[in-house]
Amino acid sequence: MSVTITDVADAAGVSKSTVSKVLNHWTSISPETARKVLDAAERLNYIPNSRAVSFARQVTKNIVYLTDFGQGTAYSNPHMFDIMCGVHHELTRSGYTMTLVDTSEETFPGERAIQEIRRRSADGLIIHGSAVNEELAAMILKENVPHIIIGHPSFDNRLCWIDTDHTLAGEYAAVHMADCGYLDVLFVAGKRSDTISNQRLKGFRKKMLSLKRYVPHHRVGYTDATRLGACETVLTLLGEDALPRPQAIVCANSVLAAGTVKALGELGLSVPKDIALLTFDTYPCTGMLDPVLTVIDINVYDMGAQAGSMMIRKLENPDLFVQSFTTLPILIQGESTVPPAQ
Amino acid sequence: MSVTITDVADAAGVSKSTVSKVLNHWTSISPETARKVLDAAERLNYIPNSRAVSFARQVTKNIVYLTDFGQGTAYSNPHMFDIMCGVHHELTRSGYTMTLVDTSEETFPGERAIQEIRRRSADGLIIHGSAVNEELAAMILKENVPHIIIGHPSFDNRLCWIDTDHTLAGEYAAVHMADCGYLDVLFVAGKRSDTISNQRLKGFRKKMLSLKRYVPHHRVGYTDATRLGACETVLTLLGEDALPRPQAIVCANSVLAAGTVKALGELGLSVPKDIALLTFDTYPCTGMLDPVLTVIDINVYDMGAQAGSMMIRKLENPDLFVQSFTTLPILIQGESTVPPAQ
DNA sequence: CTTTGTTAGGAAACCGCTATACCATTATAT
DNA sequence: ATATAATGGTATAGCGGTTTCCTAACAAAG
Repeated sequence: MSVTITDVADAAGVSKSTVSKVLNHWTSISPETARKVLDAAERLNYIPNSRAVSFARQVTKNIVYLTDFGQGTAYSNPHMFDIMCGVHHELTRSGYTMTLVDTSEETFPGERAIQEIRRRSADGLIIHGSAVNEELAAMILKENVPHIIIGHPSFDNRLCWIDTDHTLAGEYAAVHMADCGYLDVLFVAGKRSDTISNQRLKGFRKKMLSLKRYVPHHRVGYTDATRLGACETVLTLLGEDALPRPQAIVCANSVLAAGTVKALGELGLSVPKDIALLTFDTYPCTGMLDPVLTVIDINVYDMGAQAGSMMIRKLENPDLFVQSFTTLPILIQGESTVPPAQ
Repeated sequence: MSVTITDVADAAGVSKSTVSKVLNHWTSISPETARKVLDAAERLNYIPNSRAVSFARQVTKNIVYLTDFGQGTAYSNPHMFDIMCGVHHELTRSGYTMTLVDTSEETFPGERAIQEIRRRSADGLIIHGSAVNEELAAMILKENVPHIIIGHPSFDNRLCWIDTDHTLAGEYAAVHMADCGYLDVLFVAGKRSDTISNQRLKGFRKKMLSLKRYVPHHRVGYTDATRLGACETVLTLLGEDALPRPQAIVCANSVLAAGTVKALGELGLSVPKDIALLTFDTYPCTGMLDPVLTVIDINVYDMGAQAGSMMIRKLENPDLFVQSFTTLPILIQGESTVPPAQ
């Protein structure tokens, strides 16, 4: 059996209360008694039972992290893990505990979430990814649970969230292109208009415009959001005929970039000599392709960490309402664009 | 405040004990009383406080998962997340809870692990990755903690572990090559001999031999375990001169494969027409390269799940001693080798 | 020398739930 | 009819801590 506070008390020849006081508040304790208790605790290798503590104190310092693991989703979304690590690190640092709840097999993640919160008397809820839907939102708001959602939920503006600003990332792309002296740029984006990919396009367009580089209609390639879709689109747009070849391509995400690389290979175009290439998000692949791709990335670990510390601030100050694009994009220079001459 | 068992008891007009019985054992309870209790519980939306329950029952059903997150390591090791998901899923399925402990900032992970186990009165310990070292091993054995290590620890054979058999994966590679009719194969491996990479080489060699395809010394390229190292090695080995070009290359891991792809590109060799390529582990990149690489992979999610269920079996049967290569390699056919004609 | 204040430490209630012991009933066996 | 057993339910003692309240003991003040 493990050693309890009573064992320590007996060993030190004092009462439980005294041990507890020494180990916590230090109110009205003589140095000698403290010594005795500390010695006994040390000797017995006493570790307080955290369940008993949180039970007695009626606080849990526990946060439920709700996400949709899928079945081994790192391949499809390597960000999930990094974000989770960031959250976990920050929570742990402040003495909180994190309980993972996977919603991938839940029909009603909201119900499940509330249930977990209540069951564990958790202090709050951090949600990431596809776990968030209308049902969940309704539950959260109804039960008034302190929460932070990682990723901007579009369907309810009473929710608290943080996210990265994909539009801003798009602007960064425009700036980098302009800096590098690429005036005529093709943007490859997915067809659906409600995607991250298109927020990037929006930002790119806006910034290009303000830089007096209007992006004409024929310099945006809308494609199936697959590698082969992008490949085909690029082959068509840069094929034999018509338009002069752009100086550079911006791909709205890594998958499209992979397809674009394939297409450029087939066209016999060398990157960045014949044509430059910029994309978003560091996937393991972007550093392993030849050439290594230049990307506009975000520090997702940091985003998770921010969500964690935001949660803690919210618990200290329940009225705190958070909706912000906290995480800034960063440029990671690779070999696929020529960096601007200093 | 949240609703307690006393509230339910009051509402149903019975004692706490009765409520507890109805909600758990159902021993000696009349149908009418059960109804009353169930109704009250339903009406009040009662959810038992899990901390109180596990405290009273003196069981935790909690497993500590010890790993080294690093700072956002999915990029360097996308397997970590999948393994963790597998473990989590399996534990959750059996009503266990998983507590994440990150050792990346610990000097003595062993001490930390034991502390966490004791603090949370956890039932067992699952360890993955670089978190495991001699100090940790010593602690585990000393304290006799039920444990499963994911990954074969070489320094102590009293530990319980499961792993995938990299040697076997190497054999699979040999078989696939032989099946495809590639007789003359170059193996690109890292220089250090104690690595996974070299277990794969070992298995490859052994199987090739048994297939009567001796791998001569000059058909193994030992390289720096980096992309550029592999690139250089391959350039040298396939460069202008001397030896006839092999029909195929096996790379001991994805990083080496990326370097090899780069080298082949520079040499103007087309894959798989001029030369075939096979590697290990599905990284996001292997599917995004051109051509999509054929790989020998393992289902790491499944490996995690096995670790989880093994843990549970161990708790039911403390004498269970586990050391086994549970997870089988699988071939994922890509475009970089020509599949064997049926 | 009493009164008051301060300090060190202990007794006991409590957190929410489980589980055992126990007490009425009522049914069954002798 | 009495002994015995089963049934349905309650009272209560923990689980391992924290915390409030209380009591000595001693010091300072009047």
